[in-house]
Amino acid sequence: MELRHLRYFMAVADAGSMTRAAEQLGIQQPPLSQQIKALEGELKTQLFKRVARGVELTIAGAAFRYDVQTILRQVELAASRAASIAVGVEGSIAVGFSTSAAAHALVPRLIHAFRDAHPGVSLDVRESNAAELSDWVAKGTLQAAIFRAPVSRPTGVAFYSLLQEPMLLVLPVRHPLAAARKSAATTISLRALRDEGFILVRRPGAPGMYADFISACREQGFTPRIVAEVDRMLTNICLVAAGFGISVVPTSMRGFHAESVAYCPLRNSHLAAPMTLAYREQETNPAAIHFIALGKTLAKAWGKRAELPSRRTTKSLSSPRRRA
Amino acid sequence: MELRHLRYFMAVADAGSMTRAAEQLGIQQPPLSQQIKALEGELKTQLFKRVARGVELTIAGAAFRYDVQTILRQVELAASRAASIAVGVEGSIAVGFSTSAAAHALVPRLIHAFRDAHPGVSLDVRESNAAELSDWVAKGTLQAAIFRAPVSRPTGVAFYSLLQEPMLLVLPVRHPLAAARKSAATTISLRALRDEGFILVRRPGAPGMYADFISACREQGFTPRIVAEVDRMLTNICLVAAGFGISVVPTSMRGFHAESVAYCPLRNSHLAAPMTLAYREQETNPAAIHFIALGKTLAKAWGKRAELPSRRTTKSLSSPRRRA
DNA sequence: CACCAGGCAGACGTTGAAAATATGGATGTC
DNA sequence: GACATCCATATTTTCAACGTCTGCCTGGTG
Repeated sequence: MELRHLRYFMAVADAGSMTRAAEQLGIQQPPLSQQIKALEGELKTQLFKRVARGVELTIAGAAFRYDVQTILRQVELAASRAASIAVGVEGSIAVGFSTSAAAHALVPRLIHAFRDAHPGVSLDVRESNAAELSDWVAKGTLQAAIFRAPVSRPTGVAFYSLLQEPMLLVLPVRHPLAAARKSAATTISLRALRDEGFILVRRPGAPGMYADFISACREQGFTPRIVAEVDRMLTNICLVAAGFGISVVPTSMRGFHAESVAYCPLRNSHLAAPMTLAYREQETNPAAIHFIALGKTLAKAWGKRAELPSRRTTKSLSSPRRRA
Repeated sequence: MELRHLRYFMAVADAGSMTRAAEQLGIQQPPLSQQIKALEGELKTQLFKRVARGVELTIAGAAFRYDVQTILRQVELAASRAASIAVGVEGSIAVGFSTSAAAHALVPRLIHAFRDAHPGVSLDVRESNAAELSDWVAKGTLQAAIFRAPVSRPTGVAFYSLLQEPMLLVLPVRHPLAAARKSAATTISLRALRDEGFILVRRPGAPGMYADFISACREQGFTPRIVAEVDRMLTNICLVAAGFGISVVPTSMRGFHAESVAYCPLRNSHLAAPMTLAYREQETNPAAIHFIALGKTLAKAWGKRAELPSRRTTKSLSSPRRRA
């Protein structure tokens, strides 16, 4: 059986006549009769009653007609779906973010922009740490991930630096430096912090941006005293709020516990936190490729925006809609 | 596009190689390559990536493969349905059951009752998991399906809760609690299980009734220790029989491995397993409508029976005959 | 009753597409 | 670097779908 048989069958069933169906199909009547007969032979079932003025569906033919109609529709659907997946209009991808990367306004902006551009693509969003995210990207569980600094380098995974974001000092609100800064609105120099106790985010196997911090202190002639090591940046800020010590975090973390901690710029500091996009070099999923490209594009535009003199916290866009 | 293209496509996708697929199809490799290429040309879509050792499906190809599989199945079904109607059968429906639902005595009872009431209707019975069954119902491959808890909610598919069935504790026969219970014939409280290791059925995307179990434990003041996660309830019981741990299962599962495990009621437990009937809201097939109505009716009668004070295992009816 | 019109089926030659054969090129393996 | 594997291309062959012609059946009409 071939789809041709089914298409011919539908034409005859609709026309009620071999001759007229043949006209509509653009073929002659005898070959159409042949094909219908062949179909009936293969099914071992009479589909049409031959009557004086044309043909009529038998009971079996009527049931078959119903089934064939849905089959032909599904064939159309399958074809168009494959095509739209290939160009990335449809499909599904899973992407992941680390908690601290998700705090950056670029992330909701990216998700929102992607959903606008590709409403047909189902987007699964997850949150984890950089190590697990890299692993998932390498495995293909995720098509893309955004986190701060890479902690491992699985083969086949590309790491693209989206942007660098200045680090801010985090102080308890009651800290003398915070009070001083509030009145004077000045920046604070690293050197002023030589006697403070620091809280750092521990990164097993990846020194990351906190190695930068320690070497920056050394350049200023002191080694920072570390009073606590934590796993996550949010824990970090919690401990500062609790008065355990002080710390530095990426700018976009400002806003957390704003009532109990103060975020202050550092003077003459090159300390920066990266945002890194991870994806498979060999990625073939068109929707994923679009997502990656969109991420890079938005990050470039973001860089331009950040160069403006008066930078304000970017308003988060309307909450992303989820699909069923 | 012809069915030949789809059949060839499936063969190549399954074999992962043009050459081997051609062998299985009984043709040579070049015409197969041609046909695949023609198909890709018509869809304007690459379906396979040509790699060193054969071919691999692209994302679009994988989606297409899924669709084609159901299409080819529907073609078979339409052909056999037309043939069976022609030999005097009034109609035909296909229904599906999950393995654990099929263990419930309602299922053979329903099949038997339907066959009695509609001897002329050809009844095709299949078995699969809840996700696939729901999918098939949505697609129209099945007219009805019965499983435990829904795992997805395709549009146009109605889910009707037939009944709730109490859960039983499953213990290895040599387990101390099983021995105690045998002599005293008492129930066991959840709290007594706080130090046990549990085997749970994992449900991707659907917490289902096992989330209920975990929260019931939490209400009793402990978090169950999970020693294994399995895909199917039968595996579950096998592991209990093997001494891996203990578990809870719907009442109707009792009888499996009765020589090596003991099934005990839980004291003061609201834990219940549902039986869910899925069907298309817009169903037009009269035989299917009768089947659905009969299922609901029987389930209501079943509820009454279950309310009787002394509930015994329901005798399974005579084994269902299968038709071609 | 003869005649005609409409429509399906069979016979037979024609043609186009699918299959077979032969071969080339790319890639990975020993 | 020789070899094996596998897909793609070129060319011929084959077969089935198609077109043409014709016959037969049915129902309507003078």
